[in-house]
Amino acid sequence: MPEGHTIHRLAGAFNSLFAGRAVETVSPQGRFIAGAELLSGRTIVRAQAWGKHLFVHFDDEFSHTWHVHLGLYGSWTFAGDGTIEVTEVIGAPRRRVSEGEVEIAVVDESFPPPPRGQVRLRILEKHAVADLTGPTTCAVRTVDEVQRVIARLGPDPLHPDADAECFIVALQRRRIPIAAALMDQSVIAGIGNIYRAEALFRAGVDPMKPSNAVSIEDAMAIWHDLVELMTDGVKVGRIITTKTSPHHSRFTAYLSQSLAPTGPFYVYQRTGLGCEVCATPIAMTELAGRKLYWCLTCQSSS
DNA sequence: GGAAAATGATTAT
DNA sequence: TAATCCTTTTCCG
Repeated sequence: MPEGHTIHRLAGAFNSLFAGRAVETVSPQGRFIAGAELLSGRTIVRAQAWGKHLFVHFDDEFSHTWHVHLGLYGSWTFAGDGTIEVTEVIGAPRRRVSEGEVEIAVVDESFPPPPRGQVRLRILEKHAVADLTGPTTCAVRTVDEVQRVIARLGPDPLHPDADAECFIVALQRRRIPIAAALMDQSVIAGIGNIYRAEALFRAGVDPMKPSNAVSIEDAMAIWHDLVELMTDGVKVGRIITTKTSPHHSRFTAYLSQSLAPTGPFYVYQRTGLGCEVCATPIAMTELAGRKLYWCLTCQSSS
């Protein structure tokens, strides 16, 4: 269950573990046998993230780029034989990667460990394994196809050279609620249900406000806040939005005298609980099939 | 042991 | 708006 930060973290893990190495690939589950055969024995050149899409470029990458989208519940499990040096945590038993945690576990039993669950693709290298389960997209692409996928995506706050203007313009072109616009990957890539709710709260913006009615200042504030939040998300491997203070002036009085919230979120999955800022019960509604959380007081229009 | 939910997105009606 | 795909985990009886 990933948002953009998870995928960027994943790309980093792939680059440090597999870049420049030949790998064997198999589909234990049997649903990606053709793809696994196409990739097996090839060298991984590099991995790249754009929004929630992961691209692993195999040699040769003109026709062999592996495209993965985790969807709502895709996940990765990594395991190492204990001999490799990685910057990631090396810890306890091998465990499932869900909330962006990329951990290399030292396996005391055998290496490689048997695949657990419905493993669509296993990538095997001498000292490390990566197992993929439950992806919504898992396909081998040509360069052209990769370009077509990327062309449909808006700027990604995690890219150093991302075009914030592009995001602003896209917002001004729609009148759907800003909360819906933030989930549109062609407007901004990598935002999911948590980041959108939290960013809107931190900016003090009413989620139902039409996208094109949000001020440029607020839109820019949201962009820059997302750059910060997501960069931190990549670093720590999970989303925490309560560690730093919202910049919105609405919160100033509160911030000078209060304690930091204990949970990781201000509004996400906090329906009915008191707002950390004003104690108003957090509201929840369904918007385009996803749950939307917000504070009626802190995020009221006008 | 079964239902529901989950950090998603596309396709059909 | 609804149905659909993909899978695991959590909660409830």
